[in-house]
Amino acid sequence: MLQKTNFFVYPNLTPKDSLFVIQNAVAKQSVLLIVGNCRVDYEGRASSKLDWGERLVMIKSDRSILIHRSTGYEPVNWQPPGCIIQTELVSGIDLKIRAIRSQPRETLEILFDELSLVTILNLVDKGAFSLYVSEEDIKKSIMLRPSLIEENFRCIIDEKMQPTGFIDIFGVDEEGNPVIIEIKRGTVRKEAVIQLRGYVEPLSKTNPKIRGIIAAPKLGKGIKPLLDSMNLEYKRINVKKCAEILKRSEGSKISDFFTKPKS
Amino acid sequence: MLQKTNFFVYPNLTPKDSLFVIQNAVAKQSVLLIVGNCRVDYEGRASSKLDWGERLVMIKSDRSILIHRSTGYEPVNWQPPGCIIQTELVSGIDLKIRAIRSQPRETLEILFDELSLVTILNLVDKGAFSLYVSEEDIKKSIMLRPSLIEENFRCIIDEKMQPTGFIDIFGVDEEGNPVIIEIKRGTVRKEAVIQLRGYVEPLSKTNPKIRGIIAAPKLGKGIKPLLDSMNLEYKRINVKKCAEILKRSEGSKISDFFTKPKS
DNA sequence: TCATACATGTCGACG
DNA sequence: CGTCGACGTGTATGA
Ligand SMILES: [Mg+2]
Ligand SMILES: [Mg+2]
Repeated sequence: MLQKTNFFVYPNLTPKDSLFVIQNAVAKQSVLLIVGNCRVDYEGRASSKLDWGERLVMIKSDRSILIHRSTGYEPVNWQPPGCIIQTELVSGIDLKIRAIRSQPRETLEILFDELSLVTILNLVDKGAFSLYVSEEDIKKSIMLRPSLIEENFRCIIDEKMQPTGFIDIFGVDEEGNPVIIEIKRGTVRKEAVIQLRGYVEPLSKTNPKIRGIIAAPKLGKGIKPLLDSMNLEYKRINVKKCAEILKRSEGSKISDFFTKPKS
Repeated sequence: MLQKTNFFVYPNLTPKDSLFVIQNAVAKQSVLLIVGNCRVDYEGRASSKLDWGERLVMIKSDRSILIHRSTGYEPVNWQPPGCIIQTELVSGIDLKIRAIRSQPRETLEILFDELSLVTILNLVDKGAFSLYVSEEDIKKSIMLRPSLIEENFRCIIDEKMQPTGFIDIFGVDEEGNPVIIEIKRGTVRKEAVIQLRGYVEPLSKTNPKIRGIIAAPKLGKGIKPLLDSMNLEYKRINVKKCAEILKRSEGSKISDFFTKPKS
């Protein structure tokens, strides 16, 4: 057993000896890595079985669990944060880890018959994470500079004035016509057009002059005719310009752009 | 340095010494775990910065990369499989790992100034993975037993007979009316209804007797009236019954239900 | 709790 | 290479 300030490595533990180590690590909210020969059963929204083989199991501070094989970005099995974790010795020789989630009800069972390597990590991490440009960022920059949509476009902030809750931006054009804007951070596909139509259509019955505009950096192939057929519009958005606009105004709400890990 | 048959553990490597170890592990398509103090920059569809802190970086056999903090099911930064990985010593003291993806063009840069623990894993894993019930499974069971939809319903297999490529099942009811079936493995939401309408509507212009049926285990709240208003139907599916039907007929195409890791 | 929409979604299939 | 739809999607948000 090697000990350093922030990690512990346990090669070739017996399942029996691993029990205390693992329970302790979970209780202390360490990050736990278990490498060994295992079998995995999942039951919930779907069901799955994974036959015996060597995998890397990660149990994180928030009790999220990821089971990784040697390939694939995505874990072969997993449990999102917050599940209940139980450990148990089976037949005196195997380690069973059970992780249960209640909503939706899902159970994950990992049975190890051999543990090559158990590692406990206490990660010190206060680093800020910032990401742009999200759809929310585009929205903010349009709010800050409505001319990104068109001259004399005005956003209506008051939520009481908004027709429904899912509209990205509601505003008024220079003629006073109501405008619904659907923002996409990537290429506009058919789905986005249908989504916008879903917002516009019910309102156009009471006000036929209502306009629907998709604001996005790129239009997919064949989308322009579709928009035309539904009498909807497209406004190209330069995401770099959005980043500029936000950067210039960041003094006020810099906290919006940074998040820290919860633990 | 500890050596076992299938893993190597390197505590407290200097960035300089880590270079060979890491390059070698990537070349040999091992699974590589790097724990240390790092900073991460990502640029691509979006851009992100992650300030200094301790994280676990996983480089898998297929050159997928995951950067995990102490919490969160999802990695804070990542690169999907197949990226190009470059390693470099910066200023003689820091380790830079760069992972580049070409489609879409995205770069991930990790800069380590301290490596607590480098682990190399050679996972032996031939275990089969099977999952059910997917939408595809429901489709197969309806094909095997069309009465799951209704008595005397018949599926039309011939793709040349199918109106468009995205329809889950195309068939004919006992009156000879064409039927389009949209399958959902979970709760039916508005989106699924709109999707089905998108398939049915263009065809109902030439044949007004065409029917659209959503086959799923559950109907969302408020979906029934929506279906009615669009003249679409709902057929409840018992997924356990689907599993039964497939299990009984599995002799023929058992290979469809199992996949093995690529490496 | 349920419904809705975003995501660097990822992944696979098809054209 | 782009488009489309499934996914145990996960995650945040609002009713
Ligand atoms: Mg929106
Ligand atoms: Mg479908």
